[in-house]
Amino acid sequence: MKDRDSGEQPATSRVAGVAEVLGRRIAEGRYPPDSTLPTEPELADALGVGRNAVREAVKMLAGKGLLRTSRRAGTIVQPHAEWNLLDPDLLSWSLGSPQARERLLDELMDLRWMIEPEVAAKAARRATTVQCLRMWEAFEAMERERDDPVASIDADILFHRRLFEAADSRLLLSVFTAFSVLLRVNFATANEHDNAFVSNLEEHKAVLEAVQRRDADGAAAAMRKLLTNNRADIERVRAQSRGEMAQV
Amino acid sequence: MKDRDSGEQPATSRVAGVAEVLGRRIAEGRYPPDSTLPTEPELADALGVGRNAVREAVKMLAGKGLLRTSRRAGTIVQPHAEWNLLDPDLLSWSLGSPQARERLLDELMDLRWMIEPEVAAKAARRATTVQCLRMWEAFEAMERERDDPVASIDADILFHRRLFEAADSRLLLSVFTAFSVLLRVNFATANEHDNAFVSNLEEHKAVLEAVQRRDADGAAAAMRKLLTNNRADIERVRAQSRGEMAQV
DNA sequence: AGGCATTTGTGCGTATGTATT
DNA sequence: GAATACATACGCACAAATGCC
Repeated sequence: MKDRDSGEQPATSRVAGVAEVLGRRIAEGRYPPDSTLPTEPELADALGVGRNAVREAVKMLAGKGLLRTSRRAGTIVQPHAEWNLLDPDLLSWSLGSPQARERLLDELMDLRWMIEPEVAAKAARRATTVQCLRMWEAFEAMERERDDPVASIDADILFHRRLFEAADSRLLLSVFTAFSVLLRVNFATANEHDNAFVSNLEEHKAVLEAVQRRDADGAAAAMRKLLTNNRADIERVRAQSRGEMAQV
Repeated sequence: MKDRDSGEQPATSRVAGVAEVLGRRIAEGRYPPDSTLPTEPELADALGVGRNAVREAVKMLAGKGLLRTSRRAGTIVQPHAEWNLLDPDLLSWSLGSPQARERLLDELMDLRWMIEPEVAAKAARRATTVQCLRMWEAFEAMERERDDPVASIDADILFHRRLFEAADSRLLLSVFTAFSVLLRVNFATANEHDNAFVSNLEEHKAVLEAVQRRDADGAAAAMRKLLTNNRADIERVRAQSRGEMAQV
């Protein structure tokens, strides 16, 4: 959404657009914590929408912990600690600045190391046959779409999601959906490294086979191997891009 | 907030109240997924508020993934998969039904086992002296308030939060705030077991000391011990309450 | 300490889009 | 396929509260 729309029909709803604009500005620090936003009428005018749209967008952001409103004082940006970073919207808005992006990817990696091996083990213990089937479907999609960057990443994410579903925990599944947007960036980065996807496929297959033979420890180990290689790919790509930066 | 307020001043803001009422109803299944809510004027009338309050509350809930609005079709409840269960508000609304409560506590336990030992290790590696001090403060509050059920639990939660803060990951901190509402229920249950709190204090102290001497493995081990005993306390309380149920 | 300017809160009338008939 | 009814989307006007002078 532009700062001022000029007659084009809204592909997305108005409040969603306003929420995204404000959310991005807050995430990138243009409105820093403890500062007050422009007044609602000002924002409405600046964005070319009615005040109600602004109010509803503000309420959405307040629900995500980004804002707090009080009379007379205005709309105040909350400190970072109050933000619900596990909200997919907020997460995607936060990926704007490159340094925040890099840091979030590191933190994602830590979180994956804590959770995914255990999830694989859990899946090995509890997966139903139909859940195994669904995971094989996702794996086959990864193989089939290996040359399409977007589709292969979609399939990859779907694979991990199915694994979480097999672990049979709504809480864990919510954690996954929260960081799946980060996962997409992670995969996109890792796949810049050539040949990464081939070994990646092997590792996914190993996890899946361990799950199917109900080998919890084996599934966890296979997942750790997958994560190790993923981390290595990321490191390699980063080193490479830093090298290119230095050349220029 | 009652279904109809009768003149008392709003302790909480109006839209927050409406959002909570609707959120609870959705969480407890009174408005099941794919069903449509009553129309905005109906809701506004039924709740004794203006349409704008309803609209802003709906936008809040939509931001949490519970609702989707479209013209003419009305306000539709999203399927569970779309819900952002890691939102603290939604989590607390979901604790209404006892079976959901028990299941969420089990899932919380699994998640803690995956995350907290690693967080303790991370804290041991990265905690600054002032962060250590903050953790000691929280620990001392636990000791001081050991006879006050509410205050001791607050201090306990604060202790764990400070540990997460020391681990220095915004992502992990968000995970913590998400499940801290579950943690409260967990602690409240565990403390029904007499004498639980005494050993609990010892275990917290052990974690803290390991962190302070930068012993990552020791901190993780101490945290695992803490979690083991916490799980045992929960099990004991559950067995006890089931026994009482059987007696009656 | 008290009035006042300013900002969010609240409620309703109108516009717009969409599924149904 | 076009008219129509219905529900959300939108914008304005007024109320209330609260920080500042």
